[in-house]
Amino acid sequence: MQSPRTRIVEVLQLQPPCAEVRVKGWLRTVRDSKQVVFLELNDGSSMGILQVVVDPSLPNIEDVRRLTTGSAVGVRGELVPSPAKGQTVELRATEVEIIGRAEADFPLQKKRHSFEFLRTIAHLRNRTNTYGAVFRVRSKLAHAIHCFFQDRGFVYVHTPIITASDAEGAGEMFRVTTLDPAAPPKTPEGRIDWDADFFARQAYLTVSGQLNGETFAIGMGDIYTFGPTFRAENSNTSRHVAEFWMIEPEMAFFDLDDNCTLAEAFVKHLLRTLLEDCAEDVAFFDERIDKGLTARLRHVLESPFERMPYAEAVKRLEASGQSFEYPVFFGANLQAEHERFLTETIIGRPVFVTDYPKEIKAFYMRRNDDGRTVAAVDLLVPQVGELIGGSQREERYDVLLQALEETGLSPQSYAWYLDTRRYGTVPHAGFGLGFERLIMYATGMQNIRDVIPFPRTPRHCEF
RNA sequence: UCCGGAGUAGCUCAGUCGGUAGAGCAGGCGGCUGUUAACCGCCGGGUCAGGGGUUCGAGUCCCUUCUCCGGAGCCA
Repeated sequence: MQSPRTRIVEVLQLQPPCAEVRVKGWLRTVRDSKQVVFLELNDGSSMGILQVVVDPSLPNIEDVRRLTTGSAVGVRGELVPSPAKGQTVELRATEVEIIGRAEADFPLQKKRHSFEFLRTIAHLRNRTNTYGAVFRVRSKLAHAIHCFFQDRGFVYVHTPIITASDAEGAGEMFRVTTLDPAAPPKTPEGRIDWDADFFARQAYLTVSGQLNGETFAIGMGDIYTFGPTFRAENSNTSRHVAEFWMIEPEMAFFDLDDNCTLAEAFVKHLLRTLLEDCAEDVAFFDERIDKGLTARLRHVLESPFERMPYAEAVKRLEASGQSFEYPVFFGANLQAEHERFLTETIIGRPVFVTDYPKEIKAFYMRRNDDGRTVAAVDLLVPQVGELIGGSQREERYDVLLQALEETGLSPQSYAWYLDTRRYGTVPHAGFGLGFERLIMYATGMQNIRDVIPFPRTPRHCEF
């Protein structure tokens, strides 16, 4: 059994003096002189660094002197008030155990590295202040998401990662197969014989758990999914990865209005948790990554979210006199520049844009009585643009079937989905939130590759 | 995928007019100091992204390939 340790985040809360404190962690730096050696220790439990003071009388002092940045050590000693500036307490070591020395070519230095470089050492970058903070925030927010839904009686549904549905137009899919790519079995006509594949049909990684989620909402009431999602798009941007996490709640007996109300409460719950439980990390982001972050998050937390139909949003954008790279008109997809101008300049706070033209939205969204729009909603927030996309779902069998056919999808493939509209269909609605986009918003980090531990992007699947 | 920018030591970068490859940090050795991005001295460290071309001579100019970054599209 290993000797016990106290996490540094807790040690820094203690009132010195405290005898027999034991910590373990990794060295950020070593400063040595004849009379005394200083170690700075971090263990990932917080941003905090514990200064360890080592007296030359320790038996292994020569080895301690030669410790390198990145080395793992355990220290036993007395926590005392620090006589010098820079820290309030320090650990006077009575024993320093060298657990794992970092070799001389340890790539992290006591200076600023580019995020670009740190991405190439994703297995080590969690030892830096920024990434440590990012992944602590990520963990807290994941927990907060579960708390929000569980507290409201939602059921957490594990929707499948492997799927046979040919998407809903949500992008390119990764194929899942056990066939030998060099010599796949062929049909008499010379095509690949998918009947011989593992699932006896073509299979893919999921692009969304929504359709499966809907079937559970129609039966279990309020549900949510929270899991990985895959897109094989050749997207090379700071906002796209091939593997990411999504949260998709789905609520029975809900309309678009109810959907917005829940989404607003959801976002505010997450921001409140962030500001309360990750105060130190948020302060770091505010100071080092994105000045004004805290104020922006507080502003959103305290503002009632606006609700506005797409038609009105288009009118307001047209009337603004602002010139855009892409023109605004009814029927056009709102571009990122439009979304941001709307929420930042015209409204000045988050806004739900609702009721989009049916041509630019997915087949499962509920047709409005006007015949030309669907009950869709996007939540736009300052600085980021779209954070949430959702809709009231089409619960009428005939209308859904027609929408499916108009989209060119085969009703046979969606027979199970259509069934829910034949057996006790109900009005229902839901939305999707990209977890990494949320973390970017919460931390001010500009690149999605820096908020997921091991990002998968085109040509990148290391680690 | 399209447009733009970039690629020089382990990292961050400089490199003039085309003329023997540089600094800081990191590493090793030594010194010094209750230090704190510690400091001082010495030392090791390079396929200048790859290939081709122009030239007496290319990190530098030209062509090309690759990679990365940013923006766009797609979207979350």
